[in-house]
Amino acid sequence: MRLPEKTVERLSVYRRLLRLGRYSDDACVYSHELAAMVSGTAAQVRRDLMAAGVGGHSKRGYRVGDLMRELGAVLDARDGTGVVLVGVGDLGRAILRFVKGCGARLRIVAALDSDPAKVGQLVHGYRCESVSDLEVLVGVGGVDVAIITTPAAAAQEVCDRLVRAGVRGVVNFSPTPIRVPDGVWVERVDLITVLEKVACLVRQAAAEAVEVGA
Amino acid sequence: MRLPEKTVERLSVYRRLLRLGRYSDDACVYSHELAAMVSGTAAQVRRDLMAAGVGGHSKRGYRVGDLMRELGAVLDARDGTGVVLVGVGDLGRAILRFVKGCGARLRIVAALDSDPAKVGQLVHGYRCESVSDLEVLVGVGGVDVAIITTPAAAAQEVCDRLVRAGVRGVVNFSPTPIRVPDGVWVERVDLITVLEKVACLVRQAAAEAVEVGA
DNA sequence: TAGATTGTTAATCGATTAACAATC
DNA sequence: TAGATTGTTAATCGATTAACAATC
Repeated sequence: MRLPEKTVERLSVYRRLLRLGRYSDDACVYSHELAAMVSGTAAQVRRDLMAAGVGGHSKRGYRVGDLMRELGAVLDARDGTGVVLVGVGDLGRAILRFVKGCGARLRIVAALDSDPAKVGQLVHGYRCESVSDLEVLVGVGGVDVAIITTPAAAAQEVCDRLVRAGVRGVVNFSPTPIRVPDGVWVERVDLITVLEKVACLVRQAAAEAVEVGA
Repeated sequence: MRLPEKTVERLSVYRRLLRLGRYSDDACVYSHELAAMVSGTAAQVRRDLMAAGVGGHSKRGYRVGDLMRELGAVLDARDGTGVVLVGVGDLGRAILRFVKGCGARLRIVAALDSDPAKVGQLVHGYRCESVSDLEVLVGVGGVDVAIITTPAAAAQEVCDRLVRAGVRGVVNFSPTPIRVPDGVWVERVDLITVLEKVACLVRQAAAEAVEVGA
């Protein structure tokens, strides 16, 4: 009973929307209501929730309390997930702030940087540590997931060290792809590619509209 | 001859890697070399390049000069793509820096914020303008794409105004989904979801390993 | 020639959508 | 009951991978 990638993504979004909605535990939502919130289909929502093991009621829909409990059981580790962030630039700071505010069960165990001037500073409540202590901090902190927000040049080496230290999941925000051994999950978030993609697809759509119009 | 989404994404990555590699125009690369760089397959690279209209040579591979020219023809607008960014926080600043440094043909036409204290400040070389001038700046700047880095509460309203002003593509970094009319392309980048997803999938993989081992 | 690579088709895989019986 | 919703199966869609003839 392994959940598909895309389903996990959507479960995370459903949960966040329900939190934002401040429903009572006894409130109920219909699959088509959740679908409307994410611009998806009701069938997909029902499928996702079934995969997560949440049952609904033929007439009343899904109970929010049940939803939150089951989504938590699927998405969260019992003691939260230990996370380390490497690279405390603008982007690193932005992510620290997001994680702090989102209510997810993610424990930032350390924020690391190679710049001695940054080490010791407080960033959104987290103390910036030296990247030379990476192995120790990952080891003692029970860290499973790392966030790489370093410049491209440092990304691969930092990643190699993280993996050797025991990290099993990596979110790579650096502008270059990184390689990892089997058994390590990498998710790449490429800001430039997202922008170029949207720009390109918008142009394609516009070009098509002209063709059709002609 | 509309390119698949995923192909466009990878074309953007190939180009960036080739730029980073500082090849001469006459240098050649094989599909399996590009594949290794992105941890993909050679067949997929060939497919992508075929879709982009780049031809290779049975023995020498693909000429970098040809690649760069054709990838540019597919990905770039002739005069660059006008972009506006709304929300000059940590994340907005990070993105402005990325765009500035990446060499993509993206023109930041304006960086907007609702905070009067920020208006007038220079951020990575861009002057921060007031969000109340959104319509004017989008209109005169030839803006096609918008980046939303506002808090969740402001995202939908800002998006509505952008779309009314003529924006056809949106990259939404705010922690909430936004709705747009048909004909507008939205790409959502959800930092929390990416983290929760990696955390969840890593745990699933670990649980499976235990099962198999048992 | 022999060997490696491209271009392209067919097979596979995964995810989404449509449809509908079962339920309340 | 009638009508709306869930749970689930079948059909569709899109993307990836495998395979191989054509080329150099």
